[in-house]
Amino acid sequence: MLALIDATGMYASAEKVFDPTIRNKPVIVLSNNDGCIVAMCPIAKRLGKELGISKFGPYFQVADKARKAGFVVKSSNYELYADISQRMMETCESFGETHIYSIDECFMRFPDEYTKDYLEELGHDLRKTIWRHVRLPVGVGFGPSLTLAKAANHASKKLPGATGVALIATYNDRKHVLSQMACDDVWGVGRRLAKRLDVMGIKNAWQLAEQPAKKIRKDFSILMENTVRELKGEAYYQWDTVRPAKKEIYSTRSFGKRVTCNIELKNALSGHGETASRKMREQNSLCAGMVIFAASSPHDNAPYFKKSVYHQFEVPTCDTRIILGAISAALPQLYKSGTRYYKCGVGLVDLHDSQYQQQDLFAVSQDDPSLMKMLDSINSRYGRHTLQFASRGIEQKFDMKREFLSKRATTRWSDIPRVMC
DNA sequence: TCTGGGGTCCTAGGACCC
DNA sequence: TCTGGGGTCCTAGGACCC
Repeated sequence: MLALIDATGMYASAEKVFDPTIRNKPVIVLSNNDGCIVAMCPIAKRLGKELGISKFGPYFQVADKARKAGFVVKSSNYELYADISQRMMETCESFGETHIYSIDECFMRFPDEYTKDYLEELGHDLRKTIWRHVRLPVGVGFGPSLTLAKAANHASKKLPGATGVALIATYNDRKHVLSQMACDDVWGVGRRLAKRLDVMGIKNAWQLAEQPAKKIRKDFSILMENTVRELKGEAYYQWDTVRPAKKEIYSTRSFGKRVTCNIELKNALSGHGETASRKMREQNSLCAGMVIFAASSPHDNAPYFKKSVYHQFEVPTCDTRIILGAISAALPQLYKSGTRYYKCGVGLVDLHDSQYQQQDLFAVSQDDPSLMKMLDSINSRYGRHTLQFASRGIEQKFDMKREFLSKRATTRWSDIPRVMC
């Protein structure tokens, strides 16, 4: 039996952990550069529904409304969320085998001998313990496949009479939960696909689960086919304590303010090149191709500009120097004087295992693995920017706009909460 | 004053090669 | 006289997730 434990409105709930004064207020958290709303606590969700404030909407459009309604607004405080997340995951680990899926979700696996009643009790125990240890509200869902565990998790919060714990063990459980679940609430089905399903007469998750998998593959894609199999109770997605290696690694970001200068564009792209290479080395991969792109904003009052360049490496590489060299070479194709750049990024694609052998006998790798290893170990020990490449620029100009940042209560001595006596 | 996230995987289609 | 395949690489964009 598999389970999914996830925090409710993770970022917003995490903001409340060290600040009990906002615990009973509607809290929302903004994305990088304070652009969009990315998290809402349950109180904010309820209130937001009446006011038309919802997740992923641009913040500036609702800022006035939110202020008047007494919303507490926070910028993303990733340092804090990462620590809160770690505490949550550690608590889960004390209950059994875990697989961390994202910052606020973890899958767990329990022996088949556990009875329904016992699992249910265990779920409540998990919730209580996480609240006691971390002050984070979570939902717990059990199911025979990852997708069904997700569905049960959804039911644990959304179904009438929900208690924070739900279980799909029998055919009837499955039917009960899925028939009350919209297609776009199924893991892997978004708004667009749900619309197409609707046209075909498939109105809820139970009807989707009843479709022949082969037919769904023909009408949609292999991903949808997998989803249908999982909904039927076949554990199609494997339990993986080790994350499968990524096939592509991107680093992209919008600028705090528009960029018009080619040096700044180069600095930003180089920074992305560094970040993506570091992540690639973390998973022991080499890349054979790279996508470099830069774009203006589609919302600006000017012709939209977007350009991407594909670079193929002679020999697959994981050496930051080679990657930055290719970025420099691509710059003239990306930079157009007068363009107000809004966003740029680098993607390392066509990733291979580091053992990957090159077919071309005449091309020799220029990588210096020991140099990269040294670089990574120094930066890992002393902080990410201890050693960096000059092409990224000397000043750190691309700091995010974070106007509503809370204290870094877990990562800065000066921000540690004080208890007044 | 100005403001619209970031990451990954998949697929359709065009260009090109033999 | 008229017609014609299959593979690879790249681009662009769709779709999903959190």
